Amino acid sequence: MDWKKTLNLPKTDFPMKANLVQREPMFLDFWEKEKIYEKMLKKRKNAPLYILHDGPPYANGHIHLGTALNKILKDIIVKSKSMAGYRVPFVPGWDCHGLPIELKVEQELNVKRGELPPLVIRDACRKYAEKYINIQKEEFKRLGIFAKWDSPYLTMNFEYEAVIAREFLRFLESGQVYQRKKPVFWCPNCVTALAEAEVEYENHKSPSIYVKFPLTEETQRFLEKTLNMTFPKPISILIWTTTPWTLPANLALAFNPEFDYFIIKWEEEFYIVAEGRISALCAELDRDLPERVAKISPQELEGKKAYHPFYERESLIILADFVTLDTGTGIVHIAPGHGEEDYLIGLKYDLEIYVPVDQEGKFYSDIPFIGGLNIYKANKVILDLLKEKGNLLHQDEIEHSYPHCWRCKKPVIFRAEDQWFISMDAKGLREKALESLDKVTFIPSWGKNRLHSMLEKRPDWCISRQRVWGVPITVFKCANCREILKDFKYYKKVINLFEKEGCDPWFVKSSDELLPEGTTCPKCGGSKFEKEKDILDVWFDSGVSFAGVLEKNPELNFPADLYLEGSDQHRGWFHSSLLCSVGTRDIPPYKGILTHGFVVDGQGRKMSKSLGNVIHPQDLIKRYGAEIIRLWVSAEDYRDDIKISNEILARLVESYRKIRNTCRFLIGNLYDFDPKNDLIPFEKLPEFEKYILYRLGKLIEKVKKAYENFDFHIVYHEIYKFCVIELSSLIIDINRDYLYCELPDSFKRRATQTVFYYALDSIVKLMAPILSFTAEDIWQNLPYEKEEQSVFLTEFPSYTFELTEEEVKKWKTYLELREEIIKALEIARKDFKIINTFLEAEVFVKAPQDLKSYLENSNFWEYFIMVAKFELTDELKQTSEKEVIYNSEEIKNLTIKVKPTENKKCERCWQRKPEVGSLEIPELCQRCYEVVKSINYKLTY
RNA sequence: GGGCCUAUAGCUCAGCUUAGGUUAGAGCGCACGCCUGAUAAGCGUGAGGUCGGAGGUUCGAAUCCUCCUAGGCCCA
Repeated sequence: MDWKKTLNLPKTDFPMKANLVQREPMFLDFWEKEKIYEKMLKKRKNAPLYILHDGPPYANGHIHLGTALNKILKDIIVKSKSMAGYRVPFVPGWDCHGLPIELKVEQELNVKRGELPPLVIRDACRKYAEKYINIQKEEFKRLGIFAKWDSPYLTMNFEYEAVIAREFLRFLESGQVYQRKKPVFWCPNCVTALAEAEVEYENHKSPSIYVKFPLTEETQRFLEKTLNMTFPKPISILIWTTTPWTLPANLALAFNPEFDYFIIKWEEEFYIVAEGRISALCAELDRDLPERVAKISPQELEGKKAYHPFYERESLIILADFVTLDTGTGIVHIAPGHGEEDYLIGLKYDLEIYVPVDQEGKFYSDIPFIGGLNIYKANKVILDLLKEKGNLLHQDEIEHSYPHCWRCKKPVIFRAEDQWFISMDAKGLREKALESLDKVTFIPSWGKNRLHSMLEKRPDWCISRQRVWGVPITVFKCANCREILKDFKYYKKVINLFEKEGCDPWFVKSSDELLPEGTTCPKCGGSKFEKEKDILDVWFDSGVSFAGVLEKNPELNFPADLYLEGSDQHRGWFHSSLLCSVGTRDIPPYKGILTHGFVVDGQGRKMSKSLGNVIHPQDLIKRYGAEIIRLWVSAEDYRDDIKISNEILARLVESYRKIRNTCRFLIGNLYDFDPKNDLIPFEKLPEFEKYILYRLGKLIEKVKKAYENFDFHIVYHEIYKFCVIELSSLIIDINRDYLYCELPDSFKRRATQTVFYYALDSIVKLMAPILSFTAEDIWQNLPYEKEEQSVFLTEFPSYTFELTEEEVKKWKTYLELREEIIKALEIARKDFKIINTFLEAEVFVKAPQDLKSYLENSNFWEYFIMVAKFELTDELKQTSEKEVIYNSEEIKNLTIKVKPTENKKCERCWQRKPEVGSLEIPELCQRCYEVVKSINYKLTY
């Protein structure tokens, strides 16, 4: 007789092997065709809103693991918030304007800046962005991301472009925008500003000179007084420079407040230099060590003055942290119009942003000695002047890395040009922004500190870009009196036009056409106006997304509940969005900020082509499926850097299989279970089943809380552990006998199935935000009637299965005892080889008084550890070689004896029972005999 | 060079801030064994850590303080 046929073995079509790579697209189709995300929203149309606002990725190139990670985290939030009962409309976005695309397009068209009319470039840029938006959209969808893919927001949409301009005008109107010179890379040959990306570093020969700035008489007297010394000659501050032509623009000399400075004496001349540079200077100038005449502190010199080396004016002594001891003299010549650091420190000391050099690199004609000369010719004249004045200490040449124009390959210069700024302080923007941070929840909490310190220190926001692929800075200036038109009434026409046609017209129409008819200057009455040529920084584009998306879309809401981006966005989008919102609305655009780290390799190093450690999501999808990427995202703690390696992936694949297989077992054993009829109420369940459900209740609680706190790695770990311990190793292993051998409709089997039902129902829902494909796969394979068409239309389980405190404690003890007994069994099996399976063993336990009550129920323990016989006894003696006695190490005075049973094996259930051999069917035990008879009975009638 | 962050078994994470206290936990992987009625599955046992390093505070520190090292993000 083949007793196997009489068993209730699992039945399911749910495959063990997921075949994710092939099958994932099936679920994507299902979600799309059945409009599952739309149904999710519709179903919760009266639910509270939860707004996760998408930070727009740049519409350039394919997605990488970082962007995948970001969108998957967002997706987990969209799905988990939704399943927690919120309405979560998620509108994805793309950042479309900006230099990288414009450069790429110029490259593709093989043209340089300005060679084609703006509209031609803009049109090509728009097409380029469109192309990558479509590519990225498909790549995001492939990851199983739910979003309103058919109505994303694009910063190049006409309406959005109008919003950008409108928001800029709010700043302009409220007096927070101004124009000022600021140094930018400038190519005198191409007569244009360059962005950093347009600059190439090449070796270049420059003069290397040491220049004397004699102290003013007043400063010298001051020093003599403080030092209580007199000097026979003027003392000079010594500086080093490789750009003599910037000396005419010199306005200051910067000391580092941390360094020590000395007056030194060389050949009867006195110089001030940093102590840390003295020996290096000697080597470089080929001089003997000087006499150190006196030590001076830079703080005392701050605000004092020296004479310009060849002009009749003074240069201010200031302090700056950026002065180093790497090169030079420890004192830096400052020309605020010709250097970034010079400019910033110049602002601090209120120096003029002085630029004596014109757009073609020539000194303006009114500059003494060198007017009209280009800077390189001027270099020579300046050297002569310095020599003539006796202020050139040393002259040499140096070859160093120097920025060159990518277009003409000639050296570029730093030169201040008029730029537009948003003022941090004119209307208290900085102050308001800082204060508003208190209203924002930061995850992790240090994000607040980080944003705070950035806002505190940042200079005014330079929003000008000298480019065409972007939204113009919509400003009209009176051609007569230079007055800027600030009132919005002058721009209404422009905004209306932008809404209909985008901002192309700005580049081709005249100001007459763009302004309302008959506009006159409110100051001088003039009627001619100039329009601004610069475009806006793209950070402004995305920074106003709250206005372009949250406020415009009636389905959404301002402010958002959450912005979620990488930690680099503290300086990026979090920052610009805050300024844009606080500057115009007085409140932050978000209630919460969540940041994640960066994807790094197994050793924690960043991914780079040169290290050869780059992993592409596309490859992972081909190899493992998107599901494994999703699992990876959830398993790692994103607050830190997120590591990925082959080993990590291998572990994930294994744990994926474990989760999948556990669910498969549950499905397979519920094939004849109808929750409507067969479910047994919690109170009526046997205590073990109750205990597992109690643990399930705890799991549900923990997982829901973890989702709420955005602790997704806890979700993963908890679900996984539950599958491994409570399910696979406990109830599945222990109750398998009930499932297979008892009558299909028996209480014991239904009780087990009840636990399985609750477990499966809960796990499939709890895992859905992360393992979306698999959850849907399981959902579609549920052997009983589904409550919804898709798992995503359900809510998280809210079962509570309570045990009393004593019961919980009892189960803790049971499990500890079980572990000890199993240890003894393992020794009997592995070391003494007296048994092969625990079913063959008889167990005798001697226990300390306080544990006895837990061990009295022999039937329970025979079942719970699956042995042939269990007995609690006061006397344990070894009576044969085939017995093993084990003294527990963990539990004092617990002794366990294991010996092989002499009972025969029931051929149906494989248990060793004393009655086997003595019944009507000698191969069976009592239980199986009855079951088989009962089945026969049913078969007969 | 500056700001912020991270560092616990081969891997992923607990524990650390919200009171510093017995032999630092989990799961996986690995090794060994069992099963063959979840089978390209399942079960059991075991070996793995000077808690990045060095100081300090304390009777006592993975946990508090300082410095250093490595790595990450953002600046310069």
